[in-house]
Amino acid sequence: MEKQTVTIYDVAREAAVSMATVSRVVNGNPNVKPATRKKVLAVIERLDYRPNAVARGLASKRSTTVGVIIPDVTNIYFASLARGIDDIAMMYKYNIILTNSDDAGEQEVNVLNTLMAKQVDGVIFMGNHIDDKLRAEFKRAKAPVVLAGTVDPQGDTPSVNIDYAAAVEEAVTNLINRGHTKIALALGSLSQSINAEYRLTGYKRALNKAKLPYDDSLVYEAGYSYDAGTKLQPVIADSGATAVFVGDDEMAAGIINASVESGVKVPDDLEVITSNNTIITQITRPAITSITQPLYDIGAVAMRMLTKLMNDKELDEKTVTLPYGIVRRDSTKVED
Amino acid sequence: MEKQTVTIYDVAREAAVSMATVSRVVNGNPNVKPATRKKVLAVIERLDYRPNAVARGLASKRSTTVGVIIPDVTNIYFASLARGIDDIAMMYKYNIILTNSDDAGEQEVNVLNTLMAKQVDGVIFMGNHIDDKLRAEFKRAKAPVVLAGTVDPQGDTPSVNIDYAAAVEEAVTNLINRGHTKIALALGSLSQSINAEYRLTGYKRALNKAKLPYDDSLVYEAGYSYDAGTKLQPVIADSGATAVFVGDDEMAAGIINASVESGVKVPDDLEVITSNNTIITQITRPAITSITQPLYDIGAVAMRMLTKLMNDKELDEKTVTLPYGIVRRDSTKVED
DNA sequence: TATTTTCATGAAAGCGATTTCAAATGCTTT
DNA sequence: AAAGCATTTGAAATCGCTTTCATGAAAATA
Repeated sequence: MEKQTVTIYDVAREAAVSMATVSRVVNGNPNVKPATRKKVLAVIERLDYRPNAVARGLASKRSTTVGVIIPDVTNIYFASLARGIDDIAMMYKYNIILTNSDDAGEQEVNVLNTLMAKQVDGVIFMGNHIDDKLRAEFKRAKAPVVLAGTVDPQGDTPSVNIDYAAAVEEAVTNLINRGHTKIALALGSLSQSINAEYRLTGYKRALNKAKLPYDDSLVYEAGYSYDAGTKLQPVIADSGATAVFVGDDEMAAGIINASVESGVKVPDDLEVITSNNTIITQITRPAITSITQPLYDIGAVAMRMLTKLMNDKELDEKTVTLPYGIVRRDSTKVED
Repeated sequence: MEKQTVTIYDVAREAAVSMATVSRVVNGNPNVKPATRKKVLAVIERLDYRPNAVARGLASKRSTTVGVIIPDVTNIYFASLARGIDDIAMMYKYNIILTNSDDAGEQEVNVLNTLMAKQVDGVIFMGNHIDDKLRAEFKRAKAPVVLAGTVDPQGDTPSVNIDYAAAVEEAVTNLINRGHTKIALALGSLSQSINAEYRLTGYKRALNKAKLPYDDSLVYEAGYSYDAGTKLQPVIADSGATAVFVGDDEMAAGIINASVESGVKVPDDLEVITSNNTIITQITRPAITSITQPLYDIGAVAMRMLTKLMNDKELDEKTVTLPYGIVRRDSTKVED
């Protein structure tokens, strides 16, 4: 019971024109006499003809499809970027092939290769770390790649981000200005350059500016999860830190809840600032002060850049840095 | 600077065999002499040949791509399903074209059509409501469609779900057993059949069984958001309800926080049960008792069904119902 | 009216694979 | 050594569209 499929040839025959002409009307080519166009359109309507995008892709060498590599769709941070990407892609008539990489290097390379095999016109890559292997693949790929919410310190790959270092620096400086001298930094893996080379840098810069000593033992490398947060909290409490900057909202929620439950008052005994301003920051009590990032826009801008590259246009700037903000909630004291 | 692309023809020439033979080794066809295979493989390696999936798709009429229609990737509920879908898809060597529909009927139809144009081998549909228009499109599509976490009361479309009605019935019955007689029901739009035809039904069944009267004014149709929850809370408080079943976790969080802040004690003055067991249910204080659903599995099973359909196999059952559970947290009192 | 230009159209050559069918090769078996 | 069978291979058609190039028709210019 294979469903009959109508091809451009059928339309051409019924409309008594050539396939070329049908192709022209389908693609909005202006070199078609209005009367002819109308006739063809009528046949298309009548036969319910839908162009086969695969055949078109083969013939034109453009698939109007872009690959999106994401660590994990269930991660709200990356999902938000993905939403921005998809909206803009749709606006430009591109479709998205979405694949989860779990942040695993090997998987990222595999996925990139299957995407290239599918002849995607471009790729948006999101991930926490970019190594040489990956860079080499990007270079080898015959479609442009743009990084979204993903830093590559060594980057010649176009990318869209906020200035993570500056954001952390500002947040930590705020803390310092309120008199804190022992400020903890709770991150995910330091093997990820966003942590090792940006957040940590911002943290150090803030300390430096204030002439505060950098203390290694106040930097925690835990997982990014609620449970990691609850487990880390007593450690932070023991360290004598009176404030903490956290790299992930769920983790921050874990720290907050564990603090409250163990009698550590937030923000009186411990001020907390987190990074991603997800809904979680509004739900905890106290609600969490956070860096704000234009997540949707990061994705959207990345996709816009990619469309330019896919059309062989020049990029105004290879690395775009979007503005961040800091929204004060109840996990920090009021500024003097 | 178009990058050179090596085709099956190049490989054939270099290996001094025909394209057919190369095709055979690439596709693991056993009818190739080991020596030949080895020779071809060597050339493939040397030239770094990657088969063009688009050409293959055209010739074989299978794209090894499936379309996934999702209301919104940033919705953790659907994103979880999507993760299950993608993992299984990858296992079976399929790729996912992911598109957001915003639950808008028109957009859903559009998206389905572009997916069909891209010659996807199958489609997984997630959404909150299925109308006749959509059903007609499903029928018209020449690729199989499976619903994931999406009910169609009128369904001849294969689907994977939990028994929403039974879950709500059980949750509400628990509440009733603890002596509540005025139980509110906070849902999203009643135009969505999951609410109107399943959750509401379960709610009524529970009341019925307990010979409690059904009171229209205890059923609230609000949006599914944190803010909707905070706004709804005073209304619920005024109604005199002593317990509430909520259709969405963020909304439940809003109700909980607003209650606590207005002096309504949870669970003493108001017991709350929610639906999706997302991380949010662990983060609020009190944490929220919830129905648990195997979200990942719903997606995974749906994708498994789809692979069967795409290979013209029979389905054991057209409608699969996965088990749900209820996890007690602190927003409900302890069972006697 | 004759000559250019411009416009509209069609023929046919790809795009890079799969797949069918027939031919060639290699082994067994008499 | 001949016949028969199974195994390997290749030639060529095909998938459904885009795109180039040539051509005829129509419009503009001289």
